[in-house]
Amino acid sequence: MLSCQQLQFCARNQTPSQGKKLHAHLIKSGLDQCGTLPNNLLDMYGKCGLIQDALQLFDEMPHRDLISWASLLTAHNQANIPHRTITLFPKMFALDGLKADHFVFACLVKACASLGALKLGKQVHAGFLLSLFCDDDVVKSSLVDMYAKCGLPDSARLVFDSISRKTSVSSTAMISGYARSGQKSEAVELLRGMAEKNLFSWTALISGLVQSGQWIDGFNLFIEMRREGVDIVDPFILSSIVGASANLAALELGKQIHCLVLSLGYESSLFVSNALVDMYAKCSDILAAKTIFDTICRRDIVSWTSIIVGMAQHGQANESLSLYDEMISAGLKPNKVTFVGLIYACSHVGLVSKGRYLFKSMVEDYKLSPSLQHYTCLLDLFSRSGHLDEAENLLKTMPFKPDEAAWAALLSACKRHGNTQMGVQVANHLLSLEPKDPSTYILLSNTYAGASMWENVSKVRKLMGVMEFKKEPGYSCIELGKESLVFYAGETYHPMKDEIFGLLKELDEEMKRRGYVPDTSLVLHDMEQHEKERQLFWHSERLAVAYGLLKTVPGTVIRIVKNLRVCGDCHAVLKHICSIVKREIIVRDANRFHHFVDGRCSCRDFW
DNA sequence: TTAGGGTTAG
Repeated sequence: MLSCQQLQFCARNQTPSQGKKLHAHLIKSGLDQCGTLPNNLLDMYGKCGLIQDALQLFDEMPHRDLISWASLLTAHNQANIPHRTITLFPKMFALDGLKADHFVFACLVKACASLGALKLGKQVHAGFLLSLFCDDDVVKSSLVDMYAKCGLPDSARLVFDSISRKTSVSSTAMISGYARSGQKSEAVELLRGMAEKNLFSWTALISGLVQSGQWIDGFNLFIEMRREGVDIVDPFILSSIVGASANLAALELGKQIHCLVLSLGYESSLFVSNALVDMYAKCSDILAAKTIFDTICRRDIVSWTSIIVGMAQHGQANESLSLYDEMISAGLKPNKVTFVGLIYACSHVGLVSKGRYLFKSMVEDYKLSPSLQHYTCLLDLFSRSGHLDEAENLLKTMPFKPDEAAWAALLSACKRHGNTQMGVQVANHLLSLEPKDPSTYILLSNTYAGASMWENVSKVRKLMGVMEFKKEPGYSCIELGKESLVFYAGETYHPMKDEIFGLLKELDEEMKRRGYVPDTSLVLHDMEQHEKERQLFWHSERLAVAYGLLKTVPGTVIRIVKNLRVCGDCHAVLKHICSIVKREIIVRDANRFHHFVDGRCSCRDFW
């Protein structure tokens, strides 16, 4: 006969077969004759993720106590079905006349935290305060986590302050709450005050900062953690820090972290390799992303979605769509994110019916309800391919209120496909929405100019003047080995200014010989023509490209990261430059990737 | 028996 210790061994090693034998034996000899063993067995089933076996045993038990119920509820939390934990709980009183103890409270709070169910969580909190267990620190600790996960760090703090003996667990939950809601200094202060900082607390801090977009802070703290000599004994923090390099589009940094992953031996962690696929795609090295993807043994939906979306963003739509077919053949079920990538891919190559089919398939075959992003992608698909009536119809009938970007996409399509009448209607509507994006104003001005509506043109131009003050300064970043350089728009003061100017001038002359005419309609200022051209000449992406051409080995790819969208004139210029210098130039702008090769761009001039 | 940290879109 197995002992309680042996069952614990089964649970720890995820080897339930011995336990199952015991189950059979217990049924034979009568479950009421076995003391606490049925509860131990229940616990083991839960820890091994065998929820059906746990439920079966539970139903067979003639005497169920608080421990049986706590074990069963915990098993549901562990099996990642917290909604079942919640629905099961009322049966505790209904079937066995039992009320929640501190173990059950902790379990319910955890379920609410996983579900992000704040209202329910507050009810459980109230029940806990009115119970005999209202001083229990473990339940309080789980409440801190619940409020933190629901985005209420102040509520979490109130509970945290009421804990009499704070542990690293409660502090970590609080740190995570602060960091995820962007309260860096509070999170850091708490971590520094901890008697025993461990990998968990560092991970909570750094991952939280990365999630709230404070990537550089996340990196600096990671460096501090390494300096303190904290052992990285599991890969959690690595997937976060890989994610930070992805968001910074910092390829060299990402490569260094990849090396660290390899040296620590975590390359086979699925979370880490998925993050690496995304990182290489976001850092514009889609080939490296595909290489990592190919080495993953057990790909999950995140691995497939990352590469599908990556390929789509890099303009490799057909590759993206065939990866989807492969994924379905491999037996995986797509999720909402997968479909964003797929419809995006279709819009890149004008596969209208395929995109329509995928949208329908998402709803009908996979029962996924489309979000605003799915509608935006579909709208983009219709607009790009000139199905303007369908685009307008979608915009008016979709169950979301279309935003400025959605209306602007339609307007841009009207202009591109020469539909002035619809263009003016859309422009009038867009203007009434008081748009925020400067490029919307350019679009509006051009539309009214195309329709000879000069009064409206001057009205838009006036508004543009006001907008100019609010515009975020444009900059482009280029990485060359360990050096990373940022160029702002306007004349540069870089020590290599003269060389940069000389090269751009030379390229400008060659471009003009090839038929390039500067498109000054994109310059917002009211100034002379030659001054407008001068403005364009000093756009940050051109400075960065010129610097890249001067400093890199011929034949290598030039990678630029830009904070704003590439302007139409620079887009035309970069197409010329890549063909003149015979180099591939990859620009990641605020919206998408542009691969400039042989005088063409992967975005097919629509962005 | 109960509590803390990780990946994918825009």
